[in-house]
Amino acid sequence: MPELPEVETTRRGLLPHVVGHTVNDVVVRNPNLRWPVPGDLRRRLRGEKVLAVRRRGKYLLFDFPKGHLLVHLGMSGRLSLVRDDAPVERHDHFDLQFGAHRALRLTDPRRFGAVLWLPDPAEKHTLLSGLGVEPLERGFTGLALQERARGRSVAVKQFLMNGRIVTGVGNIYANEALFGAGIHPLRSVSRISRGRWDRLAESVRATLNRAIDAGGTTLRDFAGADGQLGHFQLQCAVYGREGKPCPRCGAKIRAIRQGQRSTFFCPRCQK
DNA sequence: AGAGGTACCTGGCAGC
DNA sequence: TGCTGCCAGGTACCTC
Repeated sequence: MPELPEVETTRRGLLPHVVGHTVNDVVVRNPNLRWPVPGDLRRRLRGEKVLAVRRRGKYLLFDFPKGHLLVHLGMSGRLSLVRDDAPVERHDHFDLQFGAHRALRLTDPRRFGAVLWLPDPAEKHTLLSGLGVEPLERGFTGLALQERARGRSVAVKQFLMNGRIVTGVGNIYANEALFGAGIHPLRSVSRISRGRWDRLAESVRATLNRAIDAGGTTLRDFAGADGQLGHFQLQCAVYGREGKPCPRCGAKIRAIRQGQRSTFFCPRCQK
């Protein structure tokens, strides 16, 4: 159930176990993910060394000398480090095997995830070329958001969740960041002042960083006995808390639907 | 070009 | 207990 902080936590946890290591073998048990897993991955990757693991939005990129392995966790995906002879469960679709009996395993019950091969340069690939600004990088400012909002009228929550505008902000963090900024999720982006754009950018950044910091505590377990990366619990102020008291003012949190997704907000704090 | 809806897939849970 | 329907943290792609 990965949003950006979980993808980033996964990336950091993987780094020491994967970067600089050579792929011994590739196992595709079920190629039917969001798109078919390419059939030539084994040929491409055997004997190749992982140079780096990067993140773009929620996409993970494993850099190899001759190209890039793109991994997306979709809605239900998880990467874990396991022994290469670990028992295989129903939804273990893909393994990248390294030496010392280690394997990086993709588990994804809903199969909305993806494993693709991207030739150089990865950034030109259609999945990456249209992505919006990275919320944890310098270019992510109130001004940048305001400029991207020009000529639009969508509700600010849907704007935040649009990957071509901002990449990596999913439903939970859109809800939480808007609460942090005191902005109503239904507010049109054409009706947000400069100061509030600044506050929103800062709130998105703070919310994501807090979740990443919380995730750091689970990193220790990353290569643990079962190799599973635990889901860290973000302390949600509004998400999933319909009818419960707002942590700031005590008013009842409300839930609505926006574009087929659940939206939660405090009707008193968010205007 | 922007906005909105649909599709992909499995599992968990509430309600009957 | 077993069925049905709904919901779930993503996002590309389609139409209007």
